[in-house]
Amino acid sequence: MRVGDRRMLEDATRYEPAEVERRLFAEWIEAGYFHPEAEGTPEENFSIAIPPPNVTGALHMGHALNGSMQDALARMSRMRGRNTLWILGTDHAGIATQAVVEKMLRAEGTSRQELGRDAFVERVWSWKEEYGAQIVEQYKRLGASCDYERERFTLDEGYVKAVYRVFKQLFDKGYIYRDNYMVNWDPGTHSAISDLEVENREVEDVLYSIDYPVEGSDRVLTVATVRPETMLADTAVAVNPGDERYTDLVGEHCVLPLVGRRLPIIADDHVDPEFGTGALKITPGHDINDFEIGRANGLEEIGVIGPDWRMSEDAGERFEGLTVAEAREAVVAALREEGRISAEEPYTHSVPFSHRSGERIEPLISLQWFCRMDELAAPAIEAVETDAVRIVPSQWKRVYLEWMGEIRPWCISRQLWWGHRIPVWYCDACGETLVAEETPERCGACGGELRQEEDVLDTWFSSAIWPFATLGWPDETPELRAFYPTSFLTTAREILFLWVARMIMMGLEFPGDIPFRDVYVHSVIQARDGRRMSKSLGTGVDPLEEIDRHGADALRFGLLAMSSTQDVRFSDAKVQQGADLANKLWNASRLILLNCKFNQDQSHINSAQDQVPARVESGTTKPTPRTPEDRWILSRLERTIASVTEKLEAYDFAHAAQEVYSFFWSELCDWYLEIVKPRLYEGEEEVSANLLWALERVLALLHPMMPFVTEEIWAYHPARRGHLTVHPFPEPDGSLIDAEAEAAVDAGIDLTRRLRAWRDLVEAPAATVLPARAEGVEPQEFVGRLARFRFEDDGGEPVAAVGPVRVLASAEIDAAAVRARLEARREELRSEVARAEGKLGNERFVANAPAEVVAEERDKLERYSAELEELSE
RNA sequence: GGGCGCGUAGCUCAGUGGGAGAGCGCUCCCCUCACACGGGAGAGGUCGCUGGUUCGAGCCCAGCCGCGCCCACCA
Repeated sequence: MRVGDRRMLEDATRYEPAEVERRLFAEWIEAGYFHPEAEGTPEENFSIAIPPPNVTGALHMGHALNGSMQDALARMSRMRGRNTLWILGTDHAGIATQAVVEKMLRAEGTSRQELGRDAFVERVWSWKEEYGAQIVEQYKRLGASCDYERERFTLDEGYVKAVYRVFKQLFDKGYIYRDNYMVNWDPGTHSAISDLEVENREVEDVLYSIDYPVEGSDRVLTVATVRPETMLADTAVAVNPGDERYTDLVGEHCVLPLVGRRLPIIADDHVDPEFGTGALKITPGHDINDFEIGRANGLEEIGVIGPDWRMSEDAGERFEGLTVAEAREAVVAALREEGRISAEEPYTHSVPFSHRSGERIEPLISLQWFCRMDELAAPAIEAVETDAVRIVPSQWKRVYLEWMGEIRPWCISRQLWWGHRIPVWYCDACGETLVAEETPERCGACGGELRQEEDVLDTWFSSAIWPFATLGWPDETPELRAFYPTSFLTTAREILFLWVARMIMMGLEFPGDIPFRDVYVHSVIQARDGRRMSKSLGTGVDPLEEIDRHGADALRFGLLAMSSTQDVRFSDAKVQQGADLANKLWNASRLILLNCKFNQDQSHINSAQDQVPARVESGTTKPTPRTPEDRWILSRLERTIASVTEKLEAYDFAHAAQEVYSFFWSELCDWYLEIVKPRLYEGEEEVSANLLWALERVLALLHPMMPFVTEEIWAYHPARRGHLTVHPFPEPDGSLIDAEAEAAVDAGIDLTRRLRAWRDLVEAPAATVLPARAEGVEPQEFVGRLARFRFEDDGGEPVAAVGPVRVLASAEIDAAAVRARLEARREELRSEVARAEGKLGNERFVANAPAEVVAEERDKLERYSAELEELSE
């Protein structure tokens, strides 16, 4: 069956997303809607740089939420006629990707070491070519309107050029330097990692108390440690300067058991006199805290643990070559033998672990590359302080500023093979170090052979330049001119520092402008049971399965509706709500499109494929509604458009989704369509015009959130001139706002509801039309029809009053039920009257409350009293 | 240790000073010619606890109890 074929509308009572979504996505891509020309200015245009998913990644719920939000904004902006670019690409994800390929190699019985660096990197590339595109295909399933023709990769040629340019310039400015420094060594990946890649976990250890004899005395200093093996690297013992127990010992020495090294006893404020004995062993080589104390006091730095997670030569013959765990046992045994251990107790504390490998971090001093951050941070702080970059919700602004204020040097080197190899060359002949953007031939100083640095850069180093490197920087490309700074970034708060802060710093430093105007920090979707969604816990919900089951529109709607500024549990019900909405849209559209009378030329309906990819105007003309209900629905529609638009612009996706849902379902379907059905079946042109106009505007309004079903329905709309994707987004039209009509119809709806409720209470048969008489003003036509009442001027005795309506006696009504109902209503009214009287009887309320609140209360009292009087016998 | 946030209907969540809401679930009625993934009508909350401010508090303030998250070098 062809698209736009009326038989489809006539026959299909259910909307089936699967076939529709694949077909429409192909049409959009074919038309090139998502591939804008690089024209205009960043102010006029709209652009988003996608948070690049890892090449190893599969679409997870975070991507799906993030993508739904970005796509809603991108599509809205595109429909508004702005030149819109959503930059897509993937991240080479150093550690993750290397780990995946290494795992494959192990399965093949080989290893990266066996292959050698070049062959290994080759191997990762071929893995990337084969599997790396997976996640991009998955974004398409979601309906993401990214520019797939401009896809980037953090290791593609141009990108590497940008990375090297950045490195060189930061080096030349003196920000990047090489130093022996304490780093978080990850024994799992055999690499240094940054502070931000470390997570602390509660662990139960044994706290050993070890006695260090004081030289030339029979006193001992007892120190406590959970890592006895590191005592081999101790170079001091510290006490608090104010601790009177030890004042006389400061300046003296201890003798390190097992080793015999003389340790100076020093005073340092870091030592807490309350903890343990108040004496702290200082191991500058293996503890971050001690490292700093050591540097401050000029202590020797000894390393007894090597990067291979074994004891080094400096640990002494007895322990050299042991693993750290073995060494711990051996050291404890040896100390015990010497009677040096005075206590052992279980001790729970938090310990750093590698976010990547899950291994316990080993603090080590090693030669690494660092980037000083202070100078880069200053303008990035100012940009957020002045709201040049707006962070919403605003509480994250403060979190950002506080962190930036305490920023520390960033360890940017990683001992991996997959990544941007650091663009530094060493000349062994003359000792020269060369930093260059392009591989140099020979040493500039002596002409000798050059050897490139082995380490690669932290993956986040390249991610930090994502918004401009993807646009072609450092070249002055048209893309850069048209789309930088980008407009919007949405992110999870966990990468606010890891990524967002660094992009702001790099953006200001290199292209010289903020990377994006607004940063929206979205909520985290937790598993259904409130735990974190995680693959290893098995708590993840697969977005692709949800798409298979309910359609991409349903998932998108569900995610937007459940999103919030606070974390929320994944809600199947919200996705189902989205699926139901898609189905409702389809069926309401069938009703309208199959029954509307229109005399326009329909020949264009099926010619979507012939349309040029341009903005298309509507063929519908604005109706001039006459009847109150027509004016009512169009007025409500315009209010909804204004409100939903406002919500989307404020990144309040949840309320935007809920509002358009309830307008469409409750007001348009439940009331308006039911009200106008007779007119529609009669083929009245006026109501047709109204409905087609309303349908078109609702579809356009909803398109950014639910692109597929709205586009599909649009294919059948007589006003169609091309795809909805490039149709103008509705602007609220104030001339259609009609408060009077709203009040009139709302009153009719209220009366209808009360009449229906009354019927139900007295258990009147559902199908029977009951006789009634109107007192005063005749109710609107639809009231009787929808509530199933027949209004007549004479007729029988009134048995009940429902508002201005007198229900007349008839065989179907149970007189006892009516009496009970009447009494219940009286009781309700009495309590309302009492409430209002109480309030108004309070002098202070009348004196202090705003006049309109008091007036409203008086009005209620009057109404309820009048009705009560009416009902009194 | 510091910071942020949460505790509202059975469930998941809205609701930043004037009479407690939505979706799902539940009960009753209806297969009425768009839709039973539907329509209609209902039941169901001392808004964590205790004080305070106010004519008026789910909403503001203080304290407490429970639960999350982020940051942090107490061995």
